[in-house]
Amino acid sequence: MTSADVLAAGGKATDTDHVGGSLPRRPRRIAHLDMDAFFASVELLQYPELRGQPIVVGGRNVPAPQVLADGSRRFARLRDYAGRGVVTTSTYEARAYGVFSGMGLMKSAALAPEAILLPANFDAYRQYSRRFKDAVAALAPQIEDRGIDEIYIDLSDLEEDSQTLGQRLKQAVFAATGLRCSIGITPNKLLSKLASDLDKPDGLTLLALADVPTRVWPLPVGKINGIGPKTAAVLARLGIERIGQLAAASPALLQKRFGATTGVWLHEVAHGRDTRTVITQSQPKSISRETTFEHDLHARQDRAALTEIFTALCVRVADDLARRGVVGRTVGIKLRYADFHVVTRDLTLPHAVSDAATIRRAAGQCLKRVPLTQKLRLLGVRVSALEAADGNETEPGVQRELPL
DNA sequence: TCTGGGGTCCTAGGACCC
DNA sequence: TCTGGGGTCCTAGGACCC
Repeated sequence: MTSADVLAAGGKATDTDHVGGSLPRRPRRIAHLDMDAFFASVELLQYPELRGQPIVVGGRNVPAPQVLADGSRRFARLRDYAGRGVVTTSTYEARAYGVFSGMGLMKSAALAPEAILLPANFDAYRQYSRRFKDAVAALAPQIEDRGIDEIYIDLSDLEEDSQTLGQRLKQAVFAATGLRCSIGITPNKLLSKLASDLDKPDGLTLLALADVPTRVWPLPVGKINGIGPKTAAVLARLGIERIGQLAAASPALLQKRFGATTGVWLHEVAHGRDTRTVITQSQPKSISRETTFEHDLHARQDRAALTEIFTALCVRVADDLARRGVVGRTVGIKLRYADFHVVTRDLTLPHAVSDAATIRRAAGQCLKRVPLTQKLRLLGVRVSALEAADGNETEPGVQRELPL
């Protein structure tokens, strides 16, 4: 098996390169577009007087800004926050204090007590997400959704040079939203993702494969999409901290340490090679809802509260399934204990289901298979093995069982 | 009072079938 | 009585990403 075969067959790269085309192909040209500090920037559109200040979005039960008698607004400060919750995003001014996404708010408050704290407004973010994606689609329709604030775009079939295209995309996004973004344009997704991050914010970075030694090899291995903290730590123990060191590492050593698939993948990405295509259509594989409690709950002492939360989660999942027009055959639960240990349990049913009562009963079966001596921090419900609600595989009348 | 929520993909073992 | 493989489905956990 060649490296390319391994990449195409699975592992970190699941899709194949162009195949079966009879026309001569232009070289691939892929863009990665990443909105700059997206949530915080949307908030700044609404509260322009905050521009230039350190701002953090996140938390739970964060009060909305209060309008005073003179029409000015009073904002919550990070130091006023108490409770569980993490930073969803922060402005570059807040990042200067060391406050980044995912950090606990209590810890952030210690670093930047005077920073403005705003509640997340996902409806607004989704609206701006739709706007920027529509603006891009008008210029370049081959788009892969990578979440609310980033996309890949296949520019291979467009005529203009990359510099011009990149500028036009940025201008179109700004005209549609008033927001800045950063774009990388390279021969593949891996390098474009790296490139879009090289000149943030408001950047446009073009990279060729020949630029890999000078522009990519000096970067830490963790910059590669797919190398997280665990893999980076194992590499560090091998004395590998930069992508260039990874490129120079013996493939045999990498495969011995990480297994055949990942070992080959590490070697390939370190050389900037990636054959994944831009996936313009996909259907969801699972739908889930989970919640972290305000305070840890015990299965017996807090049984009533837990039951209520559990049922509500099932109702929300059922609503989500209905909204997306899908049903699912596997129902699962997720528990996080007070000590942060996570367990999951699954139950695959004979038929796909979608109603809250059936999901609730299956999830209840799962819950019985899990130890409940320790206090719980989080409870989640998931439905997977999804199929279309009107699909042939689901018999009408079977998916809608009566509640007990 | 450290540590959210919604996802995808991979691995590995056991059941079960041929 | 002992000896096989392969393939698929299911389950549990974990890494990683936005």
